[in-house]
Amino acid sequence: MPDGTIEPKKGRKFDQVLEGARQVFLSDGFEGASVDDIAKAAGVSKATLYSYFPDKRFLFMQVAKTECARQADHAIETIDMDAPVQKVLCDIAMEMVDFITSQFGKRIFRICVGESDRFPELGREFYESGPMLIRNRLVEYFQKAVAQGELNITDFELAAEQFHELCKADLFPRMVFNMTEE
Amino acid sequence: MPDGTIEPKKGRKFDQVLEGARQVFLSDGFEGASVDDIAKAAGVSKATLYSYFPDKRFLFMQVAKTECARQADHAIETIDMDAPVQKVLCDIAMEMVDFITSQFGKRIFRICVGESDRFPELGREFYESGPMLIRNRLVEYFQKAVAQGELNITDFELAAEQFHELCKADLFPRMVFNMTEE
DNA sequence: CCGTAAGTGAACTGATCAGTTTATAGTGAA
DNA sequence: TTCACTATAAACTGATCAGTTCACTTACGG
Repeated sequence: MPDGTIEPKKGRKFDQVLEGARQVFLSDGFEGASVDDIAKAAGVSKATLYSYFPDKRFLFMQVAKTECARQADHAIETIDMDAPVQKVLCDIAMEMVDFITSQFGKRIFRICVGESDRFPELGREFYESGPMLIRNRLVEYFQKAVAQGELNITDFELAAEQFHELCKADLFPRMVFNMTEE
Repeated sequence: MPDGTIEPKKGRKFDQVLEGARQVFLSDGFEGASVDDIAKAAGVSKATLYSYFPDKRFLFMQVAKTECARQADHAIETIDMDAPVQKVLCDIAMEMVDFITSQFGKRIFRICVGESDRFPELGREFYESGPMLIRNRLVEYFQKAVAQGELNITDFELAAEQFHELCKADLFPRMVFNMTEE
């Protein structure tokens, strides 16, 4: 082997499959994406794909969780939690708006909402691997700010939810309404 | 004909089809519902169904709009707009929460969100035939209340959106999260 | 250079489903 | 009765798609 990099023990083309799946799922949705298309996009045979992932759902969950965790990490790293309260809250709001309006944010949200009747773990796992991390951060931050006398909050969880909802106020209907261009 | 009721000019079984479609769509979603099932539930042949509606999408839109308008009318009729501000806002909030947590509300929301990529008119028409009516009412009410010095609002549309979003604060994630029983 | 494991492509299975067609039957009015 | 309309059941078309199988090829480590 030319270089000393350790292949993820999963097999040579694991990441390739994941990346192809990401592309196709994000552009066609879950039901809309065909496994043949994914295999083609990944530059991999269908048999190979199925040697890594037991079925389409599992593959999708993997994609959603991976991508979601990435996004959440980015948000958490970006924000300077020691700035003045007003700035911190503003930054968090901006990060949320960015996510909600992003291609990925919109797609994954649609897929999770739309598919979660026939595919209940999906919604849960999606929530846990992304939004919930942010929410927890927000709760922590609120607690710290209250302890320092900078904010006045009694129900931290509710406050975090409300903050999140208010960030969406003007955006959300436009998403369902479908009037904003991609 | 035993009784003198006037059938809607569309044909004898029009409403029957609509009702069957309502049941099946609401319980299986759009993609999940098969036209055969709908015909069966409606007690009608598939050919008859297709003589009323050009295709599955159109049928679904009809169902969604009908049901949505019904719900919105109910909400508007129920609320006494002349009660004290606090009571009116409370009533509206209750009505919103009821809708969001209702079987129908959850289902139709999921379907609209999930399907609106491949089916963009759907989201728009849904929004216009339901949520937008409520929103407009809310804006009207805000304007009246401000004129009477009972509220202080500058951006009425934004206020209406924010009010709506705040009603969902604690509920919404649980819907995606999928932890509340039906 | 040989053996093993990973990968390939293409055909195949079995199933679902939207929408059409056909031959047939009931129904109401003239 | 007869005409026109509405409805029906069932078969059919044409398409899609998840997941499997198989005969074959690469690539790599020892």
